[in-house]
Amino acid sequence: MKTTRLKDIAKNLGVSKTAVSRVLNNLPIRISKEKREAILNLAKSLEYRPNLIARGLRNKKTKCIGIIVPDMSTLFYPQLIRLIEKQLSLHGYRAIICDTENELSQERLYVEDLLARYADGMIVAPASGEGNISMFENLAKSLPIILMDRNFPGEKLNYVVTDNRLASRKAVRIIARKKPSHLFYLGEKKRNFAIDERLMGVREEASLKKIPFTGKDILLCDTTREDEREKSKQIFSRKVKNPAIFLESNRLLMGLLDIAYKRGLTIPEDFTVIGFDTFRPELATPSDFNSLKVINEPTPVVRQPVAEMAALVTEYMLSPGKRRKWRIKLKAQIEKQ
Amino acid sequence: MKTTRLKDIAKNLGVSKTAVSRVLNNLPIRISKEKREAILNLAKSLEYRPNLIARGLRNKKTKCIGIIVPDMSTLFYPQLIRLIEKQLSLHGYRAIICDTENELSQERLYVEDLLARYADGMIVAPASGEGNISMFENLAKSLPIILMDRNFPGEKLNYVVTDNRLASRKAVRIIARKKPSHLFYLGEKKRNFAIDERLMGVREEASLKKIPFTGKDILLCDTTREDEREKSKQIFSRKVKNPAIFLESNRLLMGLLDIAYKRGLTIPEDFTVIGFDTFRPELATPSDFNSLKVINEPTPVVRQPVAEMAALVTEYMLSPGKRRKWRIKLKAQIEKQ
DNA sequence: ATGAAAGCGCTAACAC
DNA sequence: GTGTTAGCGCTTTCAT
Repeated sequence: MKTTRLKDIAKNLGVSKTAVSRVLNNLPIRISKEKREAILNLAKSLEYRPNLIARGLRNKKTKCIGIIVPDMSTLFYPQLIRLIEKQLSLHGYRAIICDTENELSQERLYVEDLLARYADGMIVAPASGEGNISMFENLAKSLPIILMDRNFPGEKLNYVVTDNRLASRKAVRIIARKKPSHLFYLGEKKRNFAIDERLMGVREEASLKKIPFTGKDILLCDTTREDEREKSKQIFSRKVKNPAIFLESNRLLMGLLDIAYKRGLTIPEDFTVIGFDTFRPELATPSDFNSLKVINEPTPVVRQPVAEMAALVTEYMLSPGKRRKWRIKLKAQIEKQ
Repeated sequence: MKTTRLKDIAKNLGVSKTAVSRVLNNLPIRISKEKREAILNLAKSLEYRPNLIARGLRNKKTKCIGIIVPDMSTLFYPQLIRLIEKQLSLHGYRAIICDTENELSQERLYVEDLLARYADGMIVAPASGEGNISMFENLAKSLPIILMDRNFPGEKLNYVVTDNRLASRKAVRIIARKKPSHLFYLGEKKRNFAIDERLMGVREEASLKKIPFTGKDILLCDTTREDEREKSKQIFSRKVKNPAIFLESNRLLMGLLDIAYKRGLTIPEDFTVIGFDTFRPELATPSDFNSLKVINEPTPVVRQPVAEMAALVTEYMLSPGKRRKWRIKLKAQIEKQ
């Protein structure tokens, strides 16, 4: 199956490659109507398909955007990716997807490779840690880069994120209505600026609402189920009556519920919970069934504005005047009953 | 930020581009040790990064694989994509992701574009319908193509899928233990071969187990929540006592539970359910809370072997002797309490 | 052992 | 209006 090239059409019609190229690219160059149509027709009948690699080499534009995320196994990022990809594809861009597993080293490799492929830009939810900040800052000088979901301290890079601090404050305000005697914060050991802001918001609002909450009430776990469960145990072992538990991410929910179930504790009778929106895929499959029994009342959830985030990120990426500032914090909704 | 090219290194060292290329690509060409090292060093200090576009143009190999799926908003496909991408990236390949929204026309556009970009292969969970079969069959003659999750009737194309028929039969066998008086099948109007096989399996096993199940008991809905709920209503309106409901995909579960809740029906007291593994992301958020109360007992779930599927698909894609047959049906597990 | 030169398919500057 | 030509950065004969 030989592919047709510009040259073939040109030769076939006795015109120059240039002419063909100009017609096919709809350039505002006047050309005799007959030739134009002949070219168009032949291109169609020969099923001409421009070689995007050649074009890319020539133009230094590939119509490829790299999307870098820390974890595709959540619900949150695929959602984001899907919306972004759809928007990009409408404009002839393809998305190259890169799952860093939240590892800085992998992130660096992906970035390197995207550069080698001359991706036209990168949309990135960066891996936790500060190691790659300057890399991105340098990149941004020569390439459109926009952060999503997770930004960095400082304001050098463009981003679209949830206003995490505000969202957490709202969440604590909601949970405060239950008059908890104590607050616990269950999070991940691996930190990043965005989730630190969650913690900060919790601190602020807990203090405002006079809910007892100190450093000892912050439990950070390794990214393993065992440790998640272990830290959950530690919370309940404190024997605080009627505690509220803030989950930095709902990923942590199932482990917590499991432990609660084993101890015969229920929501809202014995404790309450609020968390950010991503949660375990396995949720509500038979294996988690018992844990679910712990919940006797809908638990509120911080729902991040995924659609807006995706839209704003792609808008930035596709808008010609990309260089302007684009630092956006979106408001989250607290979804409850 | 000028990027270094082969030429720069060559000129700088007074050697030829050829030499540099050969050293940097580790070709088995003998070259004096000093030159080799000089080249390697300079390349490193100049942060030489091969232009993959240029290389692609020359080699007609881009180290890009297209991954085409019908729906990224499920849990199933992102899982698959993530595992595949990780494997591909280990071998220097990047994944271009394409969400067709289960539309044949979009699928065609994506395929066209991937061809124009000289993707080295395509891994595809095809959109429902038979319209693009011959396109893929033709493609497969000149490009490694492998289907995943959904295959086509006939055996012209390579694939890795769940043995859907067998899985459904197993599922019905499980549900038969509950001695249902009747069986219903809740599925989607938009059909494809893979899910037709599910229906076929259900038919066979129902007949074997003598569970009443006829054409009228098959309800197929549009891909809208309203219609999903509508069809669920129709099932309960039949007033069959103790029915079993087979869900072609667990996407359909939440609508069903919602209707059941409103009618005061519960599992296992009033009906039973079994379904394939993907389910609504919203599951178990506050808005679905009431629906969840319908379930008083773990419902069995057909769990597809995602990891194996991903592994086998990439193995095919990356193995040099790709041309051999690769028609694999994997066994699913029924996961129950 | 090393290099010169051609060429992948396209676009754009510069003629005419 | 139309064509000629150069060149994007790389790999690969084919000489030497």
